[in-house]
Amino acid sequence: MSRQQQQAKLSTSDHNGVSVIQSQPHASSLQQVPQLVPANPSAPGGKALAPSKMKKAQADKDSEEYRQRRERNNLAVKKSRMRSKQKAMDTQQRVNELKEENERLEAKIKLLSKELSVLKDLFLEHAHNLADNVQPPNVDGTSPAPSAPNGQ
Amino acid sequence: MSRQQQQAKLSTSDHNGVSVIQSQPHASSLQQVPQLVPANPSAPGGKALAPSKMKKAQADKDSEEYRQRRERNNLAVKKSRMRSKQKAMDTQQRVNELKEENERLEAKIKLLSKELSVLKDLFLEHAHNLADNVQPPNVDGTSPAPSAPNGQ
DNA sequence: ACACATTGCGCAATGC
DNA sequence: TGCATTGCGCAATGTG
Repeated sequence: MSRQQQQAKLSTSDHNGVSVIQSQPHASSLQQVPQLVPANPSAPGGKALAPSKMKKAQADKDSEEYRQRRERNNLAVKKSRMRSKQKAMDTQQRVNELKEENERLEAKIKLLSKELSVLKDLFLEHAHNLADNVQPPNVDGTSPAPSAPNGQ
Repeated sequence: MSRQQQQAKLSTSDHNGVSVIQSQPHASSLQQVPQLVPANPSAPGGKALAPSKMKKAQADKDSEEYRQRRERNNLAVKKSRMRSKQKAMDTQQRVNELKEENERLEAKIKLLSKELSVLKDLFLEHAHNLADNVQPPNVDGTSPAPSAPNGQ
């Protein structure tokens, strides 16, 4: 009762025709309607084909069945799109998280590298000292000079 | 020229479909009230009902101007959506890249840590040797260093 | 046969 | 004034 008023005369979903046509207005397509198959639930008995022409199309849209399906689909579409958006946001979030983690790792690497280089230096120094000490333990009596007392 | 032929009778975008929504009385879902404004500046007071005022609306949609605008917008929409999708894909790609980089960094950290621990162990060992004895044989691979200054 | 999920598309409102 | 975005419904198609 309601939809009829709304769609009755100015409805007939322009989809098929229009969309396609508009996409290629310059094309020489004289395509026909995709011939919807809205199913006829009105009679459980079955009448399946013989769609004389689009006269029933209207009835289809008025059908309670049809409206019900549309509404359900609209809902599903909404849901799907919501998810899609959510997913996109999550992905973006993930990027941010990964970026942060990367920075942390990078910092850690820097730290470890530094630590390592310090230790290596100590080793080198020690080695030198050993060498120097062994050869000339004491040249003039002074102590070996503790060099490289650096670190944290 | 072409659109009219296509839409002439079976078009009139049911968009007003929106109105369908609004009027959806029974429906238990979707209430929202978009309160559409059919952009019909020429007719004041609105024509919520009155099936006779439908001619102007039709004229509007048949207008060349209108069709032109629609076509432009459809194009823009397409473009925008394409970009949006592309962006989403890029973001996903970014996630993958960051993940990879992350793994690399993690591996590097592992390596550095190991290296560091080895060096530290050496240090400890050396320290022990120093404490326990005077000059241990060879802890770090370097020459034993003659430890007996006892002369001949 | 069937219900929900996805996707492409056009319309209109709104942002800029 | 015009393109860009966005929410929305329709229909085709995918999936179980």
